[in-house]
Amino acid sequence: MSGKSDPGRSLALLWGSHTRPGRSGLTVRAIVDAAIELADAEGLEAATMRRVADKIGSGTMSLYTHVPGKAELNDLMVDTVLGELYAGVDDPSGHGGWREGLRYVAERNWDVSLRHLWLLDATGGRPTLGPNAVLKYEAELRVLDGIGLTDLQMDSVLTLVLTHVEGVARSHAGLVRAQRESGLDEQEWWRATAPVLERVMAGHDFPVAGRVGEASSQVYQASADPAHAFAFGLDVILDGVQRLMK
Amino acid sequence: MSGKSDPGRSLALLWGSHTRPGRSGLTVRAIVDAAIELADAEGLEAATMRRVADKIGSGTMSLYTHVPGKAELNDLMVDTVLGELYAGVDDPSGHGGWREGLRYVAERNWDVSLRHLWLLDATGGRPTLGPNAVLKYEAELRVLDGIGLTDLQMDSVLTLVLTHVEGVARSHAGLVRAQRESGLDEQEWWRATAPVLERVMAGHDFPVAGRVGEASSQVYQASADPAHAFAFGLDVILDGVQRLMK
DNA sequence: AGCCTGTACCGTACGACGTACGCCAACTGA
DNA sequence: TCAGTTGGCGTACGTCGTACGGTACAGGCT
Repeated sequence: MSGKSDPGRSLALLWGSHTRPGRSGLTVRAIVDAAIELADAEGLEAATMRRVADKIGSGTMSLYTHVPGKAELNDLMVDTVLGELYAGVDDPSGHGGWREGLRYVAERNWDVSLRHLWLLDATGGRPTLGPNAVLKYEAELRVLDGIGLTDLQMDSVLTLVLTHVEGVARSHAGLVRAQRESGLDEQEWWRATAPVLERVMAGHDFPVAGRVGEASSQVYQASADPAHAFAFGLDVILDGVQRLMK
Repeated sequence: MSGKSDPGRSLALLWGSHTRPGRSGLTVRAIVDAAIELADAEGLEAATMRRVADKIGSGTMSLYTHVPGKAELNDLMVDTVLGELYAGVDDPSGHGGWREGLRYVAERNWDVSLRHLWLLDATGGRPTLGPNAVLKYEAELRVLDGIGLTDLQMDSVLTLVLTHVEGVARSHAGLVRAQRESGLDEQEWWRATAPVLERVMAGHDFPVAGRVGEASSQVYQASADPAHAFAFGLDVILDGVQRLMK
């Protein structure tokens, strides 16, 4: 979701000062903060140019004086929120060995994704490469530096862990959104769905799916449990990474 | 992205006949196929109600006779495309042991995601539970049945593998979309970005990120290589799963 | 002090989107 | 034959991002 066509323009905005006010006191920082607040409260689709402008008391089109367009505003929102991740560039690598470090990285990314459910909707496409994104990359790589992996392996392992976290976090965000939009929580939805599904599946035979689905939905009380998937997958992945090491 | 509020209605549509024509020959099947063609060619956002209707030569609002709304059309598109995955319910489990079977499952899911880059944009939220989705679940679980895992572990392992594939496929789809929208391919984009990034990062010091990023982008000729991430991650995950088995 | 020019601000308008509503015409059953 | 039902669809509403052009303020010049 990087800027539509001018990487230079986007990068300059990302790395520039966001606090220099215009005639009416309007700053990039204020615009981005307002957009983040809206997205936190009502989802990314609530952070429209009109609503952001209303929130800070300016005309809609005034935003375009400070930000080239919606795509660049999204990039700014993302980079801003990535700043919440770590206390410093040595934060993750100061938590023990690579295993504890990777776990810490995964948990911090998971936390931020839960706090800002819109985050993963705003990424995808080319990476954002703002200051906080670059710092994140450096901080996370330091966990894997000097433990006997090649540079390529370091990048691959980190990507694997982050991909896992992103996947389960997206799944979690999807369920929360579905609940908000339908007004039905997970249990209510399943109670409404299960009997219809049973009726419609009559005649077909899905023995393993029936048994396993039953067991899972009994335990999770839901159609899926992202928190469990996060923990289970992370353990398996860390075990697999161990084998690369020796 | 399940139907907005009536699970029963959505399920009935998903499992019903899609070939019963109305007065003008319009069928659900034709609507869904047209939408899929548009999304394949130009992305999910091109599959609007107006354009789908134009494509099949009907009025826009006629679609609503056969489909309750956009969300349900998306569900139908997803379930239809999931039908491409396997030749039959015993296809994946007929490919050797659990390891080969899981690999086959991952590769088929990866293939379908590449063929329909919009697929992952159309999922998320509660699962779709159409006939092909249920058949997929059964077929994939059979790979893991009877090898000493609990029902919960079977579900967790499958979810882990599918989450990984989904993550890397989404990353790939994002890059393709970015290329289409910006008109710049990966190399051109990096050539335009790198010097600006270097200038803007002057003064900061990111030694590990610099070294690893350099190495990776040299090898991949891009900011990321989803195909490599797919293969690398799958190997690590399968190794990790092995340890559950012992 | 007066003016000039660049630019911050923003009102209006355009072409997209999903879809509610209501009309018409073609079928169906009596 | 006629009434009732239902498929098809034209129009219109409220949303979106943003192009365009006008207004008015700030800072640098004489």
